[in-house]
Amino acid sequence: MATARKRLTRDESQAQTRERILLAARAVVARNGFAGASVRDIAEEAGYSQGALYSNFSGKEPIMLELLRQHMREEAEQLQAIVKGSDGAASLDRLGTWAGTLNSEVDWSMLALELQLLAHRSPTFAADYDEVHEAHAKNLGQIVAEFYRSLGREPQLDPRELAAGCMALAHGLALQRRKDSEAPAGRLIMTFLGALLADAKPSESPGSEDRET
Amino acid sequence: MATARKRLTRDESQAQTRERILLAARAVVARNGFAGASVRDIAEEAGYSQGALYSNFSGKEPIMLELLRQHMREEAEQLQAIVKGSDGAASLDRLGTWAGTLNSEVDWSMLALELQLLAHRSPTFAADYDEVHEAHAKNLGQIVAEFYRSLGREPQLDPRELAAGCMALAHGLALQRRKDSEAPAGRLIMTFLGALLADAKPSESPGSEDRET
Amino acid sequence: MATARKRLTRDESQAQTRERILLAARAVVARNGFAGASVRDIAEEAGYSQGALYSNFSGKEPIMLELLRQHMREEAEQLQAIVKGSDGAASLDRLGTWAGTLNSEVDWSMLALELQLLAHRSPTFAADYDEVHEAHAKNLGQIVAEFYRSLGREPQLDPRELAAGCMALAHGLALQRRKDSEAPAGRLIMTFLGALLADAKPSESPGSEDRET
Amino acid sequence: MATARKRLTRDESQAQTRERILLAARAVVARNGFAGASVRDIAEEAGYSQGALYSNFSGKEPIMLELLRQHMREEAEQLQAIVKGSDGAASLDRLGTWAGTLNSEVDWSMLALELQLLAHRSPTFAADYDEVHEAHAKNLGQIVAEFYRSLGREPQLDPRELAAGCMALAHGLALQRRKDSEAPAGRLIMTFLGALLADAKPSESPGSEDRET
DNA sequence: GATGAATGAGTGTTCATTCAT
DNA sequence: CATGAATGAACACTCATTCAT
Repeated sequence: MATARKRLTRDESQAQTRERILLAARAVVARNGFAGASVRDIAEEAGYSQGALYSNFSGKEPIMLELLRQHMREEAEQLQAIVKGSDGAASLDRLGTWAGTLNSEVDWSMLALELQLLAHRSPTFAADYDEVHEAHAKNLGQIVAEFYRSLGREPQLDPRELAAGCMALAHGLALQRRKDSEAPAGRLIMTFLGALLADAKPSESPGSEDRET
Repeated sequence: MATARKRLTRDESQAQTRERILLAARAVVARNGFAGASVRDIAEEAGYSQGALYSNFSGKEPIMLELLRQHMREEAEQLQAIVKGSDGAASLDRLGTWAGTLNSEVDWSMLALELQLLAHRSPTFAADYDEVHEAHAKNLGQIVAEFYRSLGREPQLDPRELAAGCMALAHGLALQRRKDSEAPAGRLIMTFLGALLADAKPSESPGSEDRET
Repeated sequence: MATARKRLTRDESQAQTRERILLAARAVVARNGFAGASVRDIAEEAGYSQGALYSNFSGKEPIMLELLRQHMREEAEQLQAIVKGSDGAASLDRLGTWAGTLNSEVDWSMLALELQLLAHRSPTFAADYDEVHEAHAKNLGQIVAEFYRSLGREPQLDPRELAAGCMALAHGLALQRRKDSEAPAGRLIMTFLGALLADAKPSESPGSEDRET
Repeated sequence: MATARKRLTRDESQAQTRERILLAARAVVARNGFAGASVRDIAEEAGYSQGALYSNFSGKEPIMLELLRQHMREEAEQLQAIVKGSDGAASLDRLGTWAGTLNSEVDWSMLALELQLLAHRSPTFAADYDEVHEAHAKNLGQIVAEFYRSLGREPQLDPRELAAGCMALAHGLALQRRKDSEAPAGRLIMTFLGALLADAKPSESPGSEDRET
C-alpha cells in the first residue's frame, strides 16, 4: 500500500486528492445539506486540512458545482442507456424501473435544489450554475426527444422544457416527506409521463413502435 | 394613535405583534431566502427587538412554519374558489390563468422548499413540518378529486398524490432559473395537467358534462 | 463592588463595555500593532466575547478609528493648554518639554501610521480616516497659528500644513528605531520648529513681546 | 532562447531569478502594500513557484529588506549626485526639484514605514532592519554634512540626526492623504529645510559664498 | 411583555511556510 | 534548484439564542 502510494505521480496524487475531497463533500452534503456542509467538515471527512481543499478548489461553491456536474453526467448517461438502441415499449419499462430508484436520490435532489436556491441569491454563483443547468437541460431534452420518437410520438412542447419539467417533478417529489406506505415517487412520475405520452399525437412518420436506429 | 393603541386588550396587542413579525418575516424571506433571513433582520424589519420575537415565537423555525401555514391556507382557498361551484371546463380555464401567476410565487416556492430541506435535516422540525404538509396535501387532494369529478373523470391515483405531484412540479419549476424568453412555468404545468386529465378514464357515474376534444 | 455593578443602568453598562473594549484595544495595539491586533485578542483582553465587540462596534476598523480619535482629542487638548493664555517664550519652553515626552508615544504613532497605511489601501476606510485626519489637522492648524501669533510671527505657510508637517515629523521620528544613546525625537522636532520660527518674518501687528536673538 | 539560457552559469541564473523575484516583489508591494503582498502573489508575478522563492530567500521578510536596501542605495546615489560637485545654491535648487518628485514615492515610503513597524514588533527582523537603517542614516548624514558645508553652514545637530529627521518628514508626509489642491509634500519639506539652513550659523572656515534669502 | 447586550460556537477564507517529488 | 500540494494556525465576522434589566 505504502509502495503503491509512492508510485503516484504528482498529477495522479492531485487527482486523487480532488476525488477524495469530492467524495467527502458528497457524503457531508448528504448528511447535512449544502448549507450545513461546512468546509471544515468536508476537509475533515476527506482527511485533509482545510487549506488542501482551497488548493484544489477555489471555494465551497465550486466544489458543490462540480458535485452537481458529476451527478448530471451520470444521470444523463443512465438515461441515454435506457432510451438508446431499443424499441420504445422496452424503454418505457426500463424507465419505470429506473424512476423507481429515484427514492434513493433524495440527497442529489437536495443538493440540486439547494444549489438552485443559492443561484437565486448569489448572482456570481448563478452565472456558473445556469451554465451547468442549461447544459443538462439541453442534454436531457435530446434524450426526451429521442424517446418520444422511439414511441412514434410528437412532443407537445420543446423537449428541453419537458425535460426540465421532469427534473422539477423528480426533485420536488424526492424532497417531499411521505410516509413509506405511500406510493414511491417513481410511480407518480411514470403516471405523469404516461399521460403525457398518451396525450401526444402520433408523429407523421408512420413509425409507431417499429422505427429504428 | 396612542389612544387607539390603548384600546387594544393584551391579547389583541400580542396578536398584532405576532402578525407584524410574520409580515416582516415574509418580507425578509422574500428578499434573502430562508437561510439568509436572520432573526435580527426580521426583528428589525418588524420594528421590534430580537427579544420581542422570542417572546412571541419559540425560535426561528416556528416563525417560518407559521408563514408556510399561512401561505398554504391562502393557496387552498384560491384553489377551492377556482374549482368550486362551476362546470369543469371553466374551472380548467381559470386554473390555467391561476397557474400562470405561479411565476411570481418564486419566493413562496423557495420558502416551501427550504423548509422541506430543513425537515430532512432536523428531526425536531420534521415533526412539525410533516403535520403542516400532510394537512395541506389532504386538503389539496380533496380539491383535486372534486376537480376530476367536475370533469367527469376518475383520478388515476390517490388524489392526494396527484396534488402532491402538482405541488412538487410547481415548486420545482418556480425555482428553475429560466430565461424570460422561455415558456412560463404555468404553461408547462397545464400541459402536464391536461395530459393527466385527457388520459383519465371517464367516471362511471356520469356526473357532469362530457369533456371536450 | 458587586452592588456597585448592579446599580449600573443599561446605558451606563454599555458605555462601560465600550470603554473597556477601547482600553483593551489600546493595550493590544500597543503590544502588537494594528495588523497584529486581532479582534480575538482585543475581546479576550477586554474580558468579553468577540460578539460583544461586534455589538458595540461595527468592525475592527471603527474601533481603531475611535482609538485614534480619542488620542487626537487628548493631543489637541494638551497642545491647546500649552499655547493658550501665556506668552510665547514660556509656550516654547513648555512645548519643548512636551515634545520630549513624545518618545513614549511610539504606540500612538504606530497606530496613526498604520491607519494611514490602511487608508491608502481601503477606499472605504479612507473616507472615514480622512475625515478624522482632516479635522485634527485643521484643529492643530489653529493652534499653530495661535502659537506663531503669540510669538509675533507670521507663518510661512498655511498653518494646517505646518501642523501636518509636524505630525508627519513626529510620527516618522517616533517610529525610527534609534539607540537610546541618541538624541530623543523631541529635541530634533524642537530644532526643526525653532528654525521655522526663527525664519518666519515678524507679523505687522506688533502683537506681543519681541523675540530673542 | 534555450541556448541563451544555457549560457548562464549557475550563479548567473540564480542571480537572475533573485532579481526577477525582487522586481516582482516591488511591483506587488506597490500595488497592495507590504501586508497585502502575499508570497503567492509575488511568486506568481515573477513567474516562479512559491518554492522557488524560498530557494532564493529565506522568507518574506528578507525579500522586503532587500527591496528596502535597493531603494536606499538608489536614494543615496541620487542625493549624492545632487549635492556633490557643485555650489550650494544650485544644489538647493536641484534638491527642491528632487523633493517635488517625492509625491510619487508613496509606495516606497509605505514600504519603509511598514518595515519600520514590523521591526517594532519582531525582534528577529529588527536586528536586520536596524543594520540597514543605520547604514543608510550614516550615509545620508555624510551627504547632509557635505551639503551644509557647501553652503558654508554649520549643522545644528549631528548630521545623521538631521538626515533621519528629513527621512521621517518625507515618509510621514508622503503617507498623508492630502487633497490635490494642497501644497505638495516637496514644498513643505523645502520650507522646513530652508528654515534649518537659514537658522544654521555660518561655519568658521569660510567655505563658500554666504548667501541669504 | 419587551429590550438588546452579550454569548459561544460557528462560518468561509487566507497565508507563510514545508517537503516529497 | 525548482515545484506546488498540503499544512495548520490564524483571521474578521455572523448568528440564533439567552437573560438581566
